[in-house]
Amino acid sequence: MADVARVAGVSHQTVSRVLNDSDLVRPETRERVLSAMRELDYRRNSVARALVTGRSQTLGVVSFDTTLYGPASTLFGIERAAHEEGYFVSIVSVRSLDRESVLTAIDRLQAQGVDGILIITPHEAAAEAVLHVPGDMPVVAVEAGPDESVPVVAVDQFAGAAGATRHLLGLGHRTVWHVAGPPSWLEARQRIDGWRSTLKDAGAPVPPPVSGDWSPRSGYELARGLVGRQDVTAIFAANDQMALGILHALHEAGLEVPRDLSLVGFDDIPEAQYFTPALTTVRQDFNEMGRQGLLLLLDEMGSANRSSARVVVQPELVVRGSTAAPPSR
Amino acid sequence: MADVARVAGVSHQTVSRVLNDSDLVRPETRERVLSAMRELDYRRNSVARALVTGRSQTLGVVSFDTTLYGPASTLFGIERAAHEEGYFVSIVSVRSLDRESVLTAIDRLQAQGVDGILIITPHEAAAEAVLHVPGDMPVVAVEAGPDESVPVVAVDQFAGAAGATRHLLGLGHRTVWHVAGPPSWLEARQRIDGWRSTLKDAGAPVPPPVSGDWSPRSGYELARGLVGRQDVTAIFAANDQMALGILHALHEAGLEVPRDLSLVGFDDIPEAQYFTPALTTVRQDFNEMGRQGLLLLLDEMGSANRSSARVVVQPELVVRGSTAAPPSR
DNA sequence: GGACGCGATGGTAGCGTTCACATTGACAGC
DNA sequence: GCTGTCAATGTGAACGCTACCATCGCGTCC
Repeated sequence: MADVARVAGVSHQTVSRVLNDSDLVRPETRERVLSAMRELDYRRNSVARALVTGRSQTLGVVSFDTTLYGPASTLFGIERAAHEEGYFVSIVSVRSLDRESVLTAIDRLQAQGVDGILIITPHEAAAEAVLHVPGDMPVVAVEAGPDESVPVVAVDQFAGAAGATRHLLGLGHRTVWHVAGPPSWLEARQRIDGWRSTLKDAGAPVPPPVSGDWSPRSGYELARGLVGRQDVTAIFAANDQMALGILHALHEAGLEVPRDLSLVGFDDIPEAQYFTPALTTVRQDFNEMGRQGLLLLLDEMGSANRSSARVVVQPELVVRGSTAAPPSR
Repeated sequence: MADVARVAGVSHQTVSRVLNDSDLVRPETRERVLSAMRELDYRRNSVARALVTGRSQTLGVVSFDTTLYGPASTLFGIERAAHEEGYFVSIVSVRSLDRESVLTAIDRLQAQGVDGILIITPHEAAAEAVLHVPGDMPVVAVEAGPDESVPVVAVDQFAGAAGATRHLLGLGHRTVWHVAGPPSWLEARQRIDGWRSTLKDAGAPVPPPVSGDWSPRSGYELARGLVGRQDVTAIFAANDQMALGILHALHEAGLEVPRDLSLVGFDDIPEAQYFTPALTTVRQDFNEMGRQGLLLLLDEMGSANRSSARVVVQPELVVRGSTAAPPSR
């Protein structure tokens, strides 16, 4: 910077002013400085800047170490939005979802000097950990979170599950079975709630939900326990991957979807449309959620005190080929 | 830091020494300093540290904005390894894969002050862009890259494709058709090479490869152009998602896999095992590749001059239910 | 017993910015 | 013509740390 100042024949302060788009610089001076910068291939040192301003222009993201479709797309949604707003994105992935790991991850990000943190681990441990984040660090929970004291962006899981369940009941199914996610995941619980409550409202019997771990394998194994039963004509799976495992099990058992049994998933991963048959599912706009989370975080950073805003993104039922009326007896 | 020094009754320099694990501190002094730190809840300011040392302990990753399974797992592999080595990870995702975007991304990371960069966009534009990175910035290309002047970590695509092709020929198929990835992707080209060369070596006819865009949709559409042909008994798809689309098209056309037609994918995404039928595919260890890439980068950072090391990770053929002998005529 | 080496510590400068304030010059107003 | 105002620029300090060198005390050696 001193070099640039020398070449342009101005003080370092004027260079700084040009750098920061101050309007207190004469156009011709600005031009002189700019050309000196070009000549010297000067680039502002963002570290020094961060030191003096106290803001690093970097946001931290705590993400679960997984290739689940949801978190990955959310991450990219965040990055894209952050980019547009002039922020860098630093990630820390946690391998296990206990509270300790999440807190350690947050600690790491704080040590790095991030200006704010987004947490996209939709697990109860993460939600709880968020409450322990020091009050001066802006935080937003994405995809799920505790109800109070921390801003949250989430898809309306209840509505999504209710929509899926209603769709199946509307086709004439007497009830709907549910292959749920792990109960320690907030989303899984909310989907159970939406499903159960819809069944109750419709006066339909509520079968016991069975819980998998989101993996195709768990869907496959749980489905094998279900295929023998005459009363199972419709299954609502808590995500598309488990739905895939279920499809596999049904096919092995010689059952045809949707003739013998209807199936609805959740997420709408890119593959869902090409399952055999194409999967009816509930679409979540993960990208948009990442975007909203980022905007909420910037909001919070701007206003100093932690808000408790809650942005809810609506899911959308996508009807494809895996659902139909129940077999007539 | 000054406060800690005061409380511990030492100079700030000694505090710094404790912070940096210098062995020039008497154990009892160290203990005094440490307890002062605890008392004041002191945390080192990594930004100030970065300013004076010139290293930010942060690595940059340029990733393609996609939820393709490969890049996402590689990213996490990198993060995990970086974490272990005491580095932070900052990501920039690029939306389109032209050279300009990749260079801009690299620029952004440099402006942020990263100590090194990993590029996981296995596209020719990215590979070319890497060559334009200033020589003093350590770079590693992951998953693919140019042959010279930049260290590269990659799976042996040629061997993977060759293995898949040999497997199908070994089952008795007269030849193997190939649904390739976009030719602008280095990996796609290498898989074509491996496939073609294996066919030639075996004296089998080489059908013209058709190119998709990695998406299930493209696999589906390309497969519909193939299903009518009597001479197509085996297809090698360049990734699992296209294989899924192909399966869908075959099923629609009333063809049964593997009875009427055998199919092999590439990647071994978690879902592949639960396709109908379970997909024979070529597994790439993306996590390991991320890890190796990071280690290579640290190596390069340590040795000042850019090496041209090339780490090759071997893929593994995973035989499942989508391949069998050709139908007897 | 003085010179020396060495372990432990302290003092000062400087990393590259921005911030707060000082200075300059031009121009308007009376 | 003097003062006040304001735009444009400059000066010095500070951000919180580490690098470098100086200092101090102690034991060892001849």
